[in-house]
Amino acid sequence: MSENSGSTSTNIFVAKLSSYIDLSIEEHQVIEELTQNSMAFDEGQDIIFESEKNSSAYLLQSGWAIRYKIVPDGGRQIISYLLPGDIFGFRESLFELSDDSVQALTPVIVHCIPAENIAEICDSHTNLSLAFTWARAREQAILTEHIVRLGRRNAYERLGHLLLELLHRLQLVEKAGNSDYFLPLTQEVLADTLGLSIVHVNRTLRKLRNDLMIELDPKTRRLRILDVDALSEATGYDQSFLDQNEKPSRSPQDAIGFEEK
Amino acid sequence: MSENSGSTSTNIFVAKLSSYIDLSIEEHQVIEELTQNSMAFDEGQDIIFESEKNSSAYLLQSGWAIRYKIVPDGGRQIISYLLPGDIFGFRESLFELSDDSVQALTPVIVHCIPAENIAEICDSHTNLSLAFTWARAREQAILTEHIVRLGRRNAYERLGHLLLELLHRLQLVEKAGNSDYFLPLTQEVLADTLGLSIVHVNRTLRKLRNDLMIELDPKTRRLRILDVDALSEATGYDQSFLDQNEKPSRSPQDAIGFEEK
DNA sequence: TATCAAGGGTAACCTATGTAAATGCGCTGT
DNA sequence: ACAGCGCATTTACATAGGTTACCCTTGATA
Repeated sequence: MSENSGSTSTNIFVAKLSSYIDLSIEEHQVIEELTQNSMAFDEGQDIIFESEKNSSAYLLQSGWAIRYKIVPDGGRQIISYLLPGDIFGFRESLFELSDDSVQALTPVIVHCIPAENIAEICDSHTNLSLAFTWARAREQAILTEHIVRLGRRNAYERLGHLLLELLHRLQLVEKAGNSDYFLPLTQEVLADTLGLSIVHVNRTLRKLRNDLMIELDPKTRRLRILDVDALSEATGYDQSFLDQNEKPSRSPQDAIGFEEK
Repeated sequence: MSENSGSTSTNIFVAKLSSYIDLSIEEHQVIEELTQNSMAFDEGQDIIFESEKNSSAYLLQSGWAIRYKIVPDGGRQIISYLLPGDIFGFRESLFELSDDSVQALTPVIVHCIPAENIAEICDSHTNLSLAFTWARAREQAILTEHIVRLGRRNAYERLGHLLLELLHRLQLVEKAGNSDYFLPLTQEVLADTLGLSIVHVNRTLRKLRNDLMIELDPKTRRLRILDVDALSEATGYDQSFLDQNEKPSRSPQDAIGFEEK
């Protein structure tokens, strides 16, 4: 872990938020300031270990990370993926609830917003508060989908469904092409995500390849989904749970989104 | 669904919150007011159907409900249980994310807090805002545990683990004895929660009975866990994810819970 | 009293997925 | 060039859990 100064002019968070909220110039600046200090982690390093009673928020600038939990028998369950542009960690919970950890899957750069600053930022900038709210709601939607995936789908559907979700999420931050992206996951990671064994992930991946659903180059780790519609159909994938349609106006009432049906 | 006037003097929400937050007298009163209007639902009725773009919050006064999702092939996955004292629905998401539904499992009484009132209440009453924050964090911890349960445990462990979680959550609101409670769930509901078939739930339940882990009277629907420690051990249950230890002071800084290690 | 539906229980059989073990390939370090 | 490691791949075999089908009890309704 080292200190850097991040100075990208086209900020990924500004870009992401702007797609659904009209940010004021001042809010732009706040975000730019927040992302000045960055921390780098190497592949395999823990960013947060068992929650550490740390309720700071983190902005993931680049790289992939996972939130995971270890079970008594030593197994690992991956709870969720953190991709560029994601906010995480802001438990805001004063209590020690879940004790999960966050680990870098690739080299990663994050910006930390100390817990004591969060309340202040939210109070003074409606739209940034909205951003947190939205991030939480989105995270919950993703967790919900993961539960459905684990509870009600077979291996083939689980894998295809996950690959589609990742494609879709990466596209939202311009990290994926029309149907392909860089997938830095070993089969072991996939297994720990989907509640399967490594061997069965391998089998299922082969089947997806044989069915001409995907192409995966083990060298470059580039994944291509050959027929998004067919795979969506086959795995029951419905991308609407990630959609974020309308740009709401900036007035608080409308922001709650109650009036208009 | 009918309108009633709820007028319990010992309010379940006051009781629940008081156990970990020092409420002001004024806050007591706000809660009492919020819980004046109540709505009743019968077993099987939908309380929220596919999110309905409704971001109101609901307080569950009495009864059991489930949050669930239907998959394309007609199957149902139950995402979470809502028990007396729980807050739900406050998506606060202006976007249509997850489209899950909430349904009453028993006759249920809820109090509704319209979306347009939530912001106002949170602004003027720090501790009530805290209550929402806490409810969200808790819900996420429960979802996380559910993911681990589905991904990394076998049928026996899943069932035992769930029964322990319910015991624990009910105890927190005085709805369970030391080791027994009223369990209004059919085997079908259990199956849809745990990603199992009905038949296998039946088999597994029998096994738990044979192992003298539980007693379940199908007439009264009373469940007794005969040896909580043994069952916890056998199913990898660790109740800490639900614990809510210290009463934080009421000042905002402390509320974030950052300073004290 | 007869009927019906919902839920629990059980048995026979089938299959998706797990486990164990061995092979190969492509890195990295020496 | 070689050893060694991480990861993907494949085969053979074992088993947890799914499917189908049927019966029983109970309680509601006619």
